[in-house]
Amino acid sequence: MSTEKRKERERVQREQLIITAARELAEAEGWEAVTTRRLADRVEYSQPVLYSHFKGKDAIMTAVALEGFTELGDDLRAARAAAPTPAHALAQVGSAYLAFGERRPALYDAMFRQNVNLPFATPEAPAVLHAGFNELAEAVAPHAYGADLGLLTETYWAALHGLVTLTRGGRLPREAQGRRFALLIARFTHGLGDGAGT
Amino acid sequence: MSTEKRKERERVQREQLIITAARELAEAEGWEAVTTRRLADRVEYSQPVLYSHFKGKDAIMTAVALEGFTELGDDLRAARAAAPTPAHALAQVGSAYLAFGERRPALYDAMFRQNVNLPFATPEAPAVLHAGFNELAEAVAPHAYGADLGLLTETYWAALHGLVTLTRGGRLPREAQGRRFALLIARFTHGLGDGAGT
DNA sequence: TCTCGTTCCTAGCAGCGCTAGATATTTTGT
DNA sequence: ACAAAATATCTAGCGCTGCTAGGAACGAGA
Repeated sequence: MSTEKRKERERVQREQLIITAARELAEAEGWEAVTTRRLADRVEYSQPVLYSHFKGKDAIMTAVALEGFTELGDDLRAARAAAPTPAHALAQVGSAYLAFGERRPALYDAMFRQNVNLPFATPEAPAVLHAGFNELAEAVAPHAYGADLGLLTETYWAALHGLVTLTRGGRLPREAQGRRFALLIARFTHGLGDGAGT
Repeated sequence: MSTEKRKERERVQREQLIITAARELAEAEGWEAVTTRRLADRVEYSQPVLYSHFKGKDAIMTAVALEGFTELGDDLRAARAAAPTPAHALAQVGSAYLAFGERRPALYDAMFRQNVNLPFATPEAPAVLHAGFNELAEAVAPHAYGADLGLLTETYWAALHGLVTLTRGGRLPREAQGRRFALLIARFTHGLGDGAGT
């Protein structure tokens, strides 16, 4: 009986439709504009349908965040691959991270600012999450000099995250971001970095 | 006619009462628990009274944030004063910053995470804000080595901010924060820092 | 074609930030 | 000391939020 398969297929499609609509709405007008009513309207279903797919609005944001992790991971991977030498990857990858934060603010918020109920620093964390972190770690590795690579990567990540969020929140002027990033790279590469701008 | 003076005095007192109540409620249960109704209840006035003091809930959060900036500034000042040498101030002040973020999460959120309508990186920013930043800058100064002090301070600040927010959001395990901080200090002091734990 | 099970929508709940209009209180002028 | 004016404060309500119960419409299988 292929009826059930068709139903399941349609269900998956609709779920993706919801996620995409939420993401587009968030990217266009910010998460505060994403209400269940507007979202339902956009997918041309009534509100309760959302709740047959997701436990609540948070779950929808989590689904969007997961897409974000995949894309960020891709960006970082591409940046590292494009680095002329492994030692330069740190700046390339960091720069890609900052660019992602600026280009996809809503996605970034869903991933790192909301109380998204995902396991993070554990083996149970989704694979895309590990993948992204590993890209960072590979870029950091040539500059670890015996330090714990995981912790050093986390520290570098925190610095990038701080730059993104403080700038986005109007606490730091955007115009000098490139120079701040160059300073950060210099500190993490014992002086050989040039920053590669942002 | 001292009537008006008395009224003005009472008004100021009540305003402070509102701010304190908001702060206590936020620190006890988080900002999402701070509703205008609960807040009005707590100060034993009706809702509209809040709006005769503040333009809206955001303005109340901003007032709380300003108190936070004062306290953080005090903490940083004390930490720097307690440093055995100027070179050690970086770790002391950074450690105090992280401690503040953990001890006063609601205050920290009001200051750095909400869209609080304050001028930040401009001369018009409130004095307490400059004061806090200057404490950081003074601690960073011995390690600038010709780099732009303002930008380097901002970069250090961003790293601290990233550590605070990622840890608070469950993205980084709290237990290793001390070691991450030690790594950060090492990168910003060209190897002479020990981190002073957190 | 009729029944059953699923799918989906209409309508509504409690709570949110915020405000208009009525009420109570205080101050002022006689 | 008392009425009028001015101020302070509250009650009630608006439009919105996330979320859900109950019924209506639909499709599948006999």
